[in-house]
Order: sequence, then structure tokens, then C-alpha cells
Amino acid sequence: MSKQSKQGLTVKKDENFSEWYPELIQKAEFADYSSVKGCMIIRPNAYSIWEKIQNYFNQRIEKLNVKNAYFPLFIPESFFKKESEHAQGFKPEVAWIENKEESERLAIRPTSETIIYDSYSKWIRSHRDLPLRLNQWGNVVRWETKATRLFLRTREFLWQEGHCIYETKEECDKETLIYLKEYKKLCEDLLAIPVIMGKKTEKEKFAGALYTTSIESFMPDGKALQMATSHNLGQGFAKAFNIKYLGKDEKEHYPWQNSWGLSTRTIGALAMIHGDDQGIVLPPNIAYNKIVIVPILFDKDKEKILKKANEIKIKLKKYNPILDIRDYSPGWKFNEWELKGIPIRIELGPKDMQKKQVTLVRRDTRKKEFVKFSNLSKDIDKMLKDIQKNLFNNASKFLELNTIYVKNMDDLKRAIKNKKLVKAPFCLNTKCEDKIKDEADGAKSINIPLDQPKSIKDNCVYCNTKAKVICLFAKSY
RNA sequence: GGGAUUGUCGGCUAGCUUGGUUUAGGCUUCGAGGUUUGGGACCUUGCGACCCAGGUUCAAAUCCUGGCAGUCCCA
Repeated sequence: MSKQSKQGLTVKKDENFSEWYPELIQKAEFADYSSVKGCMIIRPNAYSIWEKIQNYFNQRIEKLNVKNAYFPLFIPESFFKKESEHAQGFKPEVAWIENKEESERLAIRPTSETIIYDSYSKWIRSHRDLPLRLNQWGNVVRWETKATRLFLRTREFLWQEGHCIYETKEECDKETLIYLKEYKKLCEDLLAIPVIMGKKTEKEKFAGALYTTSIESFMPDGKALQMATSHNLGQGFAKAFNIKYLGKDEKEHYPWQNSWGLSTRTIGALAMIHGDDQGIVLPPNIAYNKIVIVPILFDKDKEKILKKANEIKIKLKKYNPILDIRDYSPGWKFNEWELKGIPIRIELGPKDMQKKQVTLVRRDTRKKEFVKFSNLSKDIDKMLKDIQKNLFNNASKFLELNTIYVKNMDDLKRAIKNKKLVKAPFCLNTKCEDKIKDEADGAKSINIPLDQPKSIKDNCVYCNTKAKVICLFAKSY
């Protein structure tokens, strides 16, 4: 046996974040590398999180009259090229299939606007057909050449993409924001990750969109991570795909469209934000198994303890407890379940039996509590809610502490170097944005928060002319 | 596109400088048996590797050339 304790991870989060993260993901059995470069295997521990996100989100969008559907993985090149900005934007990362029998190449979808809108052009004839709201769950391929990272940047990933189409710009604007707010709610309520809603700059908007809104979170290593986007596509795709409807006025009109997406990337953010040196920390609302019961079995009391452990398991059924009776030492099991992030551990041994109690250990603080059998359900419920709240509060505090306002480039550069999320007055000029990126070590505009001050007194952080907005800048994933 | 660097059991690695007692060693994982079990237990035992192709040599994991694969810089 080696002398050092093998507990937790070998790399510390604070000391070497970029090695800590892949070790965390692999040891927690969230994902593994595959033999295909840039592609990963999502293992059950992480896939159950994705399923939870799917179930939650399906319920939410059903209330917004969105229906699920599925469109092909392959997109004919001619469709792909119809909207030129869109085609140009995705060009570097599209994977193609050469098709010998037919003349046309097929793109493996990097996003599905074009294949979906081809159908919309056939389905939509009258204002009575609008609005049309569809969502699909699927995979997309973006052939990254840069370094890939588990969950955060892989060549293939899972997501949902919603595609809605409306009569008026007002309706489209309004709902584009509704979906963005849904994403915020999902991140905050389910994943315990605080996010900032905002609008992307012209430079960073979706290729082919009128404008893009996003929710952004901030990682412990000082990089921003885009969690989801909602685009108002304007009428550009409608014109390119000849989607028209006859209005009440008996005239032809182009409709307005939006699209919105959230991917498995959020699982990476979840691991980064809440994880610690012991492993993953799952917010209770996203955990499938909220509890693990570890019986401490000595020969003499073995049967009594097992019986009680089973009773507890049945009593707490709604939390999907795991009863771990495998032939490992208790300490081994403690470490294993902490690595995997189960919110609460229940220990039950001879000492507990005597006192008619269990030992509860919460994953976020790892503090022990002793709870009488009779109070168990109530206390568990309270503890789970408290863990959820605590994780969100900690992440919010981190975000707040690491966001700073700057008025000039020196301060901006320093803040970026210090791994901060920077708020700065900005003129919205793309040239300034490029310069900032050049001079501040690759920091990009993150988004322009929806929450803006009533008036902006300071001048643009770069060119010192009148600033139009307060914009977020940071290095990003 | 240019440069640097690395390929050894499932994972981490020792050995390479100076070729030879190495049956390629260790830790971990995995399998079996036993003793254990309140923070990754112990003993016994088993399975398991030199990226590929040439070359140099009496002798190559080790040196040379090429290929393939990875990683990191630079443009």
C-alpha cells in the first residue's frame, strides 16, 4: 500500500485547474475519451444529468406550445449555402460527406436551421399556420481543429435546438427572450449555476442572425462559458428559403424566426463550478440518486444493520437512494461516492443502531450530522434544499467577487491577467473589440448584459469616445 | 505551414545518457482465495506491455533512418 492517501483526486483544483478538470470528469465516470479524436463517450453518471435536463426542459417548453420533432442529420450543400452569412460562419467547421451516386455533397449538421427551414417553406402558407414552434433533441458535429476538452469542446455533442416562426418582429423578439429566460431558470434552479443574460456584439452573434442573446457563466479558472443562446434570426432565412405566408391583408409576407439551443456543455460547467478536490458535487435537483446509504457491517450486527438499511432505503424511495453493500471497506465507499458527487451519504453502523440514529454527511460541506430515525425524512428534505441553495450562493458569490468594472485599457488588461470577468463601457465598434482582443491576451466580448444602467457616463474603454453600453469582456471557452 | 518533444501491461511509470544478470521492475486497476470493515484494509496468488517498418551490431526497449500517433509552442 502506498503511504499517501489515495483519497479524492491527485490534482488540486486550486493548483492545476486544467489537469484537475479532466481527471475529475474521468474519475467520476462522467465521460471518457474515445478512439475517435475529439469525440467523447458520455457515461451513465453524466447521461442521467442530461436526461434530467431533457425531462425538465421538455415540460417547460410544452407549456410554451413547443412540440418536439426530428430532422435529418445530413444537409445538402445547396441548402447550406442559401443564407450566405450562415454558410460563411460555419464553413471552417463543417464535416462533409462526398456522395458518389448523387452529385451533391452532404454536410453533417453543425446546426439545423437550413434543413428545417426547407421544410418550413413547404408547410407555411397562411397566417393561420403561424406561429410554428418546434424543438429537436439531437447531435451536431463541428469539426474543431483546436484542442478539444471533455464536454466543453468536442467534435460531436448533444443539444436541443428550438426553431420558431412568427408573423411579427414583436412576437419574435418577445419569445426569443422567453426562451433565454427559460435557460436562465434551468441553469439556476436545476444546475445551481448563476448566469448573466445579455446580447452578443455584432462580432460574436450567430452567423445569419439579426441578433443573438446568450446566458453566460464564469468558471473558477477565470474563463467565461456560454451556457445557451437564443437568436432572433430576423427574416434572412425566410428570404433565403422562400418562406412566405399570406396575411390577413391578403398579401404575401416574410415571417420572423428565432432559434435557441443548449448543449451538453452545461454538464462541463456544472462539474467545474461545483467540483472540489474530492470530486464532483451534484446539486440535489440534478442528481438522480440523491442519497447513498453505506452500512458499516461488523459480523455480530450484520443482519440487524442490513435490515434497517433496507427499511431506510424504502422509506426514502423518492430520493432514489443507493444501498451500497459491495465488499469494499466503508472508507473506500465514502471516497467513491464523494468522487461521484452524491449529495447526501447516510452511514449506519452499530453505534448508530444503539442510539437509534443515522450519520448524515452532506457532500457540499462534508459535515457530519446525527439524525434520529424518526426525523429522517424531514431532515433529509431540509438538507437537500439547503445544499442546493448553498451551491448556488457559493457560485453567485464567486461570480460577484470576480466581476470588476474598469474604465481604461490598463485596468482592463490587468483585470484579464488576474482572471476576472470585466465590465467595461464600450462604443460597440467592432474595431475596438478586435483591438481589445489583441491587447488583452485574447479576451473577447462575452455579452452586453440586459441589465444596463440608466445612463452611461464613462467613455469607451478603448477609444474613449462616447460609450453606448456596458459590456462584459473575459477570456472564454 | 514551421519548430520542439513524447510513444513501455487497462491507467501511472522505472529502465534509454554509457546496447549485455531483465525472465523488462514498481505502483495502481482487474480476477481468485483468505482475514477484514466508523475515511480509499492486509496477506497469498493470478492476468497483463517495449507504436510500426527497416538499419547498425555477436547482442536493441535502449543507437540510426523512415512511417504512424499524441502533446506543446510559433505563424
